[in-house]
Amino acid sequence: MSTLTSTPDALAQRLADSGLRSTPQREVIYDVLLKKRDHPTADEVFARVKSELPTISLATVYNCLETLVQCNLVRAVNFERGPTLYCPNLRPHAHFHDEQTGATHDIDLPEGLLAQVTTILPQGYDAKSVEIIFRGKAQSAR
Amino acid sequence: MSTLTSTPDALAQRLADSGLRSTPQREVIYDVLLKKRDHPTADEVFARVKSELPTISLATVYNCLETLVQCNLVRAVNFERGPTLYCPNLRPHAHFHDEQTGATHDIDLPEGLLAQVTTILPQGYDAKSVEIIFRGKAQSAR
DNA sequence: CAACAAATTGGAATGGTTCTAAGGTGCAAG
DNA sequence: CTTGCACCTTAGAACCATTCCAATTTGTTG
Ligand SMILES: [Mn+2]
Ligand SMILES: [Mn+2]
Ligand SMILES: [Zn+2]
Ligand SMILES: [Zn+2]
Repeated sequence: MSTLTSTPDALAQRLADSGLRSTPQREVIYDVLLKKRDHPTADEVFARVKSELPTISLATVYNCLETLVQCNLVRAVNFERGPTLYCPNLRPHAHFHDEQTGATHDIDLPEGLLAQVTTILPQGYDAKSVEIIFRGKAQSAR
Repeated sequence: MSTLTSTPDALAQRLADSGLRSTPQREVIYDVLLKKRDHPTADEVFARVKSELPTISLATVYNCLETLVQCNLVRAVNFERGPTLYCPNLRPHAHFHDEQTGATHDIDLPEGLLAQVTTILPQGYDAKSVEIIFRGKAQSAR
């Protein structure tokens, strides 16, 4: 099982690996992210999760999302100072931020691109991660 | 005079071009950014500017920085949800965020790299800007 | 100078996120 | 079992960078 697969079942495993418990809140939040693979804010996740867990609190949504990020099941994405977006796509990808619609699109990276981009770093720079963000206009699907 | 040069004198010109006034606040703030070419926050700029303009307000610092960004004399840079950083380097460059020290380093881009990265976009995506962010550890200058 | 627009100012408001303190939950040792 | 204890969730307060607002100041134009 590679680190790139995302299934609801992967969750219990990853949590256990980190010595954390599987809870209804964590499961439902992860399910919600996998079901509609867009880039919701914590508030948006809160709204979607409420139908399943009507008494969940916003603090718990933040806590669980943070846990999922720590377990490497979800990526946190930021544009300028906007609210953090949560992305369950674990493949190496860039983000395209559509300035008209506010939508965020995943752009898969060709094999080797990150390695190549990293070669621009002068000696002495040791990058643990590289992030690529595009901003512009995306053609709407017709 | 290319768009890549940064001189105090360029400011009056750019402001005029946009129908804006040259003010002491705007001049001193721009000078402060050019003098120490790091990536200060608005608060940091506020602190540096106060010695020259003791009565300046933080709101004005925000207003002026925003004006400089609109005039393309300064770039605003964000890491996660941290305070916005202001960068007077107008050459195409990436940012390296040193996670140990919190320092931000400019990484000049080789000719053609942005064009090449942009080729990963599928048809229908029209990027107006590309941003590259590295995170990791940078060797301290010894 | 008068009129008006542009810019600055201090302080209040905003909004996403984090913190805090109080309960709840569930495995584990006895 | 059942008690202990760590983990987790919860509501609401606090935080803090930034924006907004209304009042004043500054500068330009007629
Ligand atoms: Mn947007
Ligand atoms: Mn940092
Ligand atoms: Zn994504
Ligand atoms: Zn820079």
